[in-house]
Amino acid sequence: MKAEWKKQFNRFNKRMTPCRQAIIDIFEEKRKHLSAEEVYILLRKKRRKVGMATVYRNLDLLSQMGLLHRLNFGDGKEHYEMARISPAKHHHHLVCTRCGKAVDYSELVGEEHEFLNRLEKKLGDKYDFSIQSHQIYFYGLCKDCR
Amino acid sequence: MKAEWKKQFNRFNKRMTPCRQAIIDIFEEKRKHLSAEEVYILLRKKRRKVGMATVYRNLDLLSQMGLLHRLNFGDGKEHYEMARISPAKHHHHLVCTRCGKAVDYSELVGEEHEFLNRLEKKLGDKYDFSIQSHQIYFYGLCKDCR
DNA sequence: GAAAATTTTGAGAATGATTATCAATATCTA
DNA sequence: TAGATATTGATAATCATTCTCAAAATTTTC
Ligand SMILES: [Mn+2]
Ligand SMILES: [Mn+2]
Ligand SMILES: [Zn+2]
Ligand SMILES: [Zn+2]
Repeated sequence: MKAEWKKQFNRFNKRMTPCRQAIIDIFEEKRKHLSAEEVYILLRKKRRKVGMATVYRNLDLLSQMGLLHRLNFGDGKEHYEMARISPAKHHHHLVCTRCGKAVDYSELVGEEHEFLNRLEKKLGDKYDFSIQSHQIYFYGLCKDCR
Repeated sequence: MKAEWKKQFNRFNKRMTPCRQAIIDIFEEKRKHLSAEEVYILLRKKRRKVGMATVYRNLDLLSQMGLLHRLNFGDGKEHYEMARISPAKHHHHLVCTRCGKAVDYSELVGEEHEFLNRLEKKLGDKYDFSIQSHQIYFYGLCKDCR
């Protein structure tokens, strides 16, 4: 995986810095959705001086490079998660509209993915879009908020 | 349709005010995605004094009441569109990650909806969620941004 | 390996969208 | 109509994110 990433950094003419490595490490360790603020706090435990701006810059970069997925759960801030490239562990989200909890699901991904691919092709052709990714969100109330 | 909405307002113990009516009119006339700012500007053409806060409050209320759908296209602000209750004209979105353009699509909605209903039931049971809605976003580059 | 060129970073200010406050108005209820 | 309740507009406040810019780190060139 390290190798894959190095390649990505080269492709983008970007340097793999200690700060960026640390951010990647955090996502590998935590394996969950993190906001910029949360990453910042975790990062400060590893390194003395970190600027909020650097966190935002790097989360943005890593997202553009495809190493992170940027998610919006409707709570006013962006969330990020590791893009599990290999093996491609595809999943989507169930979001509680009251408490904001976001749960991963990967049920029916096989069937889902087949369907979405078909749709993607159709839409790309019809609307002249080169589609690169998709997100599905189910909104509702979790059992604690019902 | 007016009747449906009146009912909704009663259910929520809310009043149908001139301001709210004007906002609904705007969405009926424009029939497209509008940000709070855009609604505010259009609203000022109809009524002298309007506060930004009132616009936000009402967009929020109308969304909770199910008359509007709140959409996030990743450009840092929320967008709203009329929820076409009857006939239920279901659609989702294709979003250009460069220019932010958002295109409606309703291809395969029949098949899609059947599939999503099945998935929704499965997920609701398994994760103990009462699912109320969903959104699908396809991200990519439109023809002008390629 | 040192100097020059390039990239990245941290600190803080600035921005922009959204929310909170609160007194004045409008609407509903009895 | 009086009293209760809901809504509004103006403004300030908040919060996430972006900008600015000089210092530090890294890479490239000689
Ligand atoms: Mn996830
Ligand atoms: Mn739409
Ligand atoms: Zn919840
Ligand atoms: Zn575009």
